[in-house]
Amino acid sequence: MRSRSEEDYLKAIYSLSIKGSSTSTNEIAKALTMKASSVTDMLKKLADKKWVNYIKYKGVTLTKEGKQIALQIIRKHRLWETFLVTNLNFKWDEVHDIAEQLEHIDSIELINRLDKHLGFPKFDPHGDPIPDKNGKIQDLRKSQPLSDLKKGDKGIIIGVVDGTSIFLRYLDNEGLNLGTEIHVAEIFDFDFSYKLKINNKFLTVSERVSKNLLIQF
Amino acid sequence: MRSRSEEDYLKAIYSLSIKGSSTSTNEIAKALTMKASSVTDMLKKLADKKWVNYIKYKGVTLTKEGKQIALQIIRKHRLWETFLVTNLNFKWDEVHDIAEQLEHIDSIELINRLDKHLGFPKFDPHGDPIPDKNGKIQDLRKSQPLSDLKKGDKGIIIGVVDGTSIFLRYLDNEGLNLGTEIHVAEIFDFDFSYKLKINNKFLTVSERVSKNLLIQF
DNA sequence: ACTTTTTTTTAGTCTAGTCTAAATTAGTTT
DNA sequence: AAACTAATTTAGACTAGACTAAAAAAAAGT
Ligand SMILES: [Mn+2]
Ligand SMILES: [Mn+2]
Ligand SMILES: [Mn+2]
Ligand SMILES: [Mn+2]
Repeated sequence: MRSRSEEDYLKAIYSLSIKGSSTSTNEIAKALTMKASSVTDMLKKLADKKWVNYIKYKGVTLTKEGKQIALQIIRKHRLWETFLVTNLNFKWDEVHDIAEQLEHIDSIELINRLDKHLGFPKFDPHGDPIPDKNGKIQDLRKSQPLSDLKKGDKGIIIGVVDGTSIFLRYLDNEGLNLGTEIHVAEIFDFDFSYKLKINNKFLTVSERVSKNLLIQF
Repeated sequence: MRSRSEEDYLKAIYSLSIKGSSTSTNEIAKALTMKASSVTDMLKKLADKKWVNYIKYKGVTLTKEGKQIALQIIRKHRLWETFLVTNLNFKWDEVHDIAEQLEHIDSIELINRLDKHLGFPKFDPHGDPIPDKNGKIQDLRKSQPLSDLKKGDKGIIIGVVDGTSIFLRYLDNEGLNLGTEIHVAEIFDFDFSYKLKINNKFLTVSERVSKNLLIQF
């Protein structure tokens, strides 16, 4: 059996490994708001269970099995988020903490039935792809941050980089939802803010925002 | 915050206290399949938190607050069971273990929305009443075990005493579902088995079964 | 190449929650 | 009332998962 702690570590290592294969003790500690010494302890335990490849001072990677577990936890997290938003009418900024708990419920049957109940969704409320029961993520969509677009470019919002509720509420407030089509009307050299045209209305967003909005291309 | 363990203890004490106000260390140990010494330790902790009244060697009762917590856990357990059966098509004998985990998810908003989503059900799949958000159980139905009925009595099955999956599957198999109307055609003195008439068909059940089937009156 | 800084690990401590074995208290029987 | 038995508590130990402080290794700066 796996503890909640172990699962959270594996998930963190997976997420951190997406850019750059190996992950450092400090990065994991930061991601989980723990001390580096606690992480070292856990890495040894995870290595004993063959879920990570760990070499002292050299960082850590997931084994095939560890990666598979991480993907199952992420699958559960995203399916539960989808359930909360589509069936229980939560807003997309309210679901993360609850899913953080629900993702540890231990029942494969439960999650497969939930998946079916939801109609086998491919993306969660934040636009993140949901792994299937075999851990496959087949997100064929390509995206780039808004900050990579040039004046005159068009695109559709399909995701966010920063998933904090404060950012998500800002987006709600400004009408920047997933699926919204945007058109880059102007980029101000001065502060790299973006003037967008959305349904014939204009909206200016900061550089910070432009880096956290993912646009399909 | 409350741990999963603490919640399971409070729930067990509540259930055991239904018949006879005070509960013994040994009873709790048996209910949770733990050792009596572990129970003693936990009772001290629960007493420190003012959730139980505990006097050495004298048994334990829930405080008002402890009872309220227990009722909230039971509410969550029964609502989740209802969700699993009515929305995810689980059978009534498959849901207990999953609900045993889900009942510890910490979010009042979640459970209230789930309640609403399910249409504020009053009973769970096993016929047990679901406490409302204030912990009130208003089960006006009166029931008695089938074993209390006499020859010629009629009634409707509204619950079970024993909720183990083996018993529940037996009931499924014999068509003894909640809501089924039964008629006591015969009681055999020999072994106290009951011959029932159900939709003009006859079915004989053992004394053991008769003690675990609750009939409305 | 040596020094300083940063990262990582080790050593030792703490708490929650469990256990076994021994001691104590309560209840029952003679 | 004493003796036995059953229930309960205490004492001591263990594990998981966290922490702090100190030591060691790696990386960066001169
Ligand atoms: Mn989590
Ligand atoms: Mn998400
Ligand atoms: Mn439980
Ligand atoms: Mn039930």
